[in-house]
Amino acid sequence: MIDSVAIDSNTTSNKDRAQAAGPRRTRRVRMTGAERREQLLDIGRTLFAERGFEGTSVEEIAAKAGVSKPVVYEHFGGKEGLYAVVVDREMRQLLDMVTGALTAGHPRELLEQAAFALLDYIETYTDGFRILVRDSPVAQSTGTFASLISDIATQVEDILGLEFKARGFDAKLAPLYAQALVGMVALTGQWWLDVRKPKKAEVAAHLVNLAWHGLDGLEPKPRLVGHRRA
Amino acid sequence: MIDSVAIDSNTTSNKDRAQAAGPRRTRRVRMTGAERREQLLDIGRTLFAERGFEGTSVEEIAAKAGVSKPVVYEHFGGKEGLYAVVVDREMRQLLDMVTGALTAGHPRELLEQAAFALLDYIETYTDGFRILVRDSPVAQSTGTFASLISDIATQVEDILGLEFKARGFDAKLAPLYAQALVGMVALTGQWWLDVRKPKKAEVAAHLVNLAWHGLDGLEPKPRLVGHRRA
DNA sequence: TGCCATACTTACGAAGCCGTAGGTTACGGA
DNA sequence: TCCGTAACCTACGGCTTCGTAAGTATGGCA
Repeated sequence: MIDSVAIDSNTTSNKDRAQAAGPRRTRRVRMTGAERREQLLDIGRTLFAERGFEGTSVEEIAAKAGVSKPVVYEHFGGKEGLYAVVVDREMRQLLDMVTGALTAGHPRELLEQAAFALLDYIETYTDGFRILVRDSPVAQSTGTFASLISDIATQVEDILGLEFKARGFDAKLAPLYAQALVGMVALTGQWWLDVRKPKKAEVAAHLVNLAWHGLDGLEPKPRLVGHRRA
Repeated sequence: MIDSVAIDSNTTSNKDRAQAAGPRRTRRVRMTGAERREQLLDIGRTLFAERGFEGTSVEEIAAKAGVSKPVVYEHFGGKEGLYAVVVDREMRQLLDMVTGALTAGHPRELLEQAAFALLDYIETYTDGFRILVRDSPVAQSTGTFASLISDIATQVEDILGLEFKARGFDAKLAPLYAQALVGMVALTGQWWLDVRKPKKAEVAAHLVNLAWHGLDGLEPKPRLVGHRRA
């Protein structure tokens, strides 16, 4: 069941070599090592996102790339190898974005920026997010979303911890609140992935509204105070 | 690689028939249809929880139950059949508990009760929760946690919707806030599953604290106002 | 005591998938 | 134009797993 044909081109920068009007049938595409590698990563990401790790076969990936299995093994040593690279890149991307958003400012601004960053990631790297949300090969100990989320939550923890101390609250509770905040944004993001109803910035504004004022003191029309760069 | 031996007994109510001191080696256990069925469901739940659907083989389930594969096929028609029953039961359980908690009271009490109910479910039916959190066989359209979460979120939506109208807010935003609240509790629950640090009731109190007052107006020592029944 | 339904087995067939051994083609420089 | 190297292929071996066909034991009941 091969459902897609050779040239799938995402990373096709100089695919022009494969002339559309070759000498009769579609000339075989011969990429450079790096090109093929990137293409396989793209395809792998897509497939892993929609069928999960176990549900995706190496043959399928190869077929969709228009090559045969050994090519995949050549580049990544196997399915797990490819998967690892995909996940690693996505984790880096997400972490960079969120960390970048959590650098400076008043706590409320940080919250805003982080929420926005996460939604931004979800929107831009949807497949990646889907993969991170799913579970990894065998154990889920490390490399899973749970642990990634924890990484992010840890950063939030630090911020909250300071704030708590300043206010005289029990700092030991920071992790709980951090988790709650991250969870709120993450699951809302997942929901938003299907709905796409309010715009990204608006969603972020409402999340901040809820997290900051609580149901008791909700503002009718919340706005993001910070200035978006993107 | 069979790692466990025959009599694993969860649903062992009248297992006494299988005398420990039989005529030489462990006499074979012969259950009634209903008994075996329940046992297989128990074992299936456990295995699915720790290895996921694809990672669990029918043979493994059968082996752990001390029977051979065809028995499983006899009862459930296949792996998917068994899985479906397990998931269905868990969803019912969770939904019942949460729905029961969302029946009457002031919004804030509802929030409290619902949060507590979810944590309660997670604590009592940990394996079930793990299964619901994972993803189902093929598509994730229906039967997944996402959809279950949506079911719950829908109920929260109704409550919020009323409240919003009463306060003159845009009721179209109720889904977003519902999702955020449910997400907050759900992911915190998942985190709590590993940590178990503060007690259930305390976690619930803090979640309510956050959801109700927001970071801005957090109370240092929140308490649940409602009276727990369980 | 002997029958028969029900619980349970052993033994395969077929399929899918991972991973590899060994051979083939094309590109680009000398 | 020739050659080496990088890119790629065909063809298996081996393993796991699903699912089924056909037969065996066991225990209650006439």
